[in-house]
Amino acid sequence: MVDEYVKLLKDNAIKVTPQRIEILKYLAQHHSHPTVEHIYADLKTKHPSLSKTTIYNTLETLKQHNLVGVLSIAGSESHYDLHKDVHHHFLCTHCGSIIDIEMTCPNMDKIIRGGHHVDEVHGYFKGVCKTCLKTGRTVRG
Amino acid sequence: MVDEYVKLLKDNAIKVTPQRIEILKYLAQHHSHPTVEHIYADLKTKHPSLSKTTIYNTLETLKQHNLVGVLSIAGSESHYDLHKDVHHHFLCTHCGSIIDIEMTCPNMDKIIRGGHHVDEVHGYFKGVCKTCLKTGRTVRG
DNA sequence: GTGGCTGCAAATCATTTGCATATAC
DNA sequence: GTATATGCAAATGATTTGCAGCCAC
Repeated sequence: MVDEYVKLLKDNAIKVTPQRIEILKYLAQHHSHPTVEHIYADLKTKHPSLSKTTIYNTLETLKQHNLVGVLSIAGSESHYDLHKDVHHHFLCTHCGSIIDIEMTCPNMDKIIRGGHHVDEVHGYFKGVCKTCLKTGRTVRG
Repeated sequence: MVDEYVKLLKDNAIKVTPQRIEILKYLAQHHSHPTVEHIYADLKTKHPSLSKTTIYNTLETLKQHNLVGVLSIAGSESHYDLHKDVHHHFLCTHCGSIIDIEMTCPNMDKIIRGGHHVDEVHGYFKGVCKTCLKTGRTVRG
């Protein structure tokens, strides 16, 4: 199972280290769009020597290889997710969860027609999610 | 000309102060999506006693009354603009300018159909703007 | 008059940087 | 063996907070 991450790193000419494997595995198993703090808190127990600096470094490296995406949708912290396909995000201002939104926008090419070269597209939506509307829960789930 | 801003503040039951008028006027005259730093630097010369705290407070107040929009598109600083109509933004990673994008997305209601309640929509696009593509300029304009 | 506003200084918090040690290849 | 990664501590930079004096109403 670790082989998968080793391969991903090698394919991208990124040196394989235990820390990078752990972080990659964490991202693959948690689709909650974690922050550095989340990753650190969760991995710290099993890997006490892991530092936040390494998490920052690793995420930056993965980002540059287009393996992870960075979200600036909530507050002052960056959220991360494994880059599979392009998708957008909904932030519930009630429970704080970030939900993936699969959506394409056919008008997008207007921008390209406007003459700009587009590298990244981020669709951020904010409101109250379906679950909160129904249950009125206030704790992140 | 100041009357316009006084009216806007009064209409929203916001106390009228010289600082608020100045900041509002600044936003009306500068569509460059300024940061707090930009506003501070530009207004400081004419109004030396103005503090960043007041700019933060004022922008927060205006935001709560839906008079300004906040952008988290570039780096670690927030950018602000007067809230006229809903529009999106393009960040040129070459010259750093933020360009308004007028665009509607007909698929948007998919999210609402998904059951979420949407309050805010932010479309962030990043790439190289038309001008930079043509001239290869590197300085913000 | 009084509650809200201003502005200074200090605090906070995410992120970055410098650097000595450790490790992948 | 060497270039790169790790991790600690200190630095940075945007934003927030505490608070005393001031001003709009």
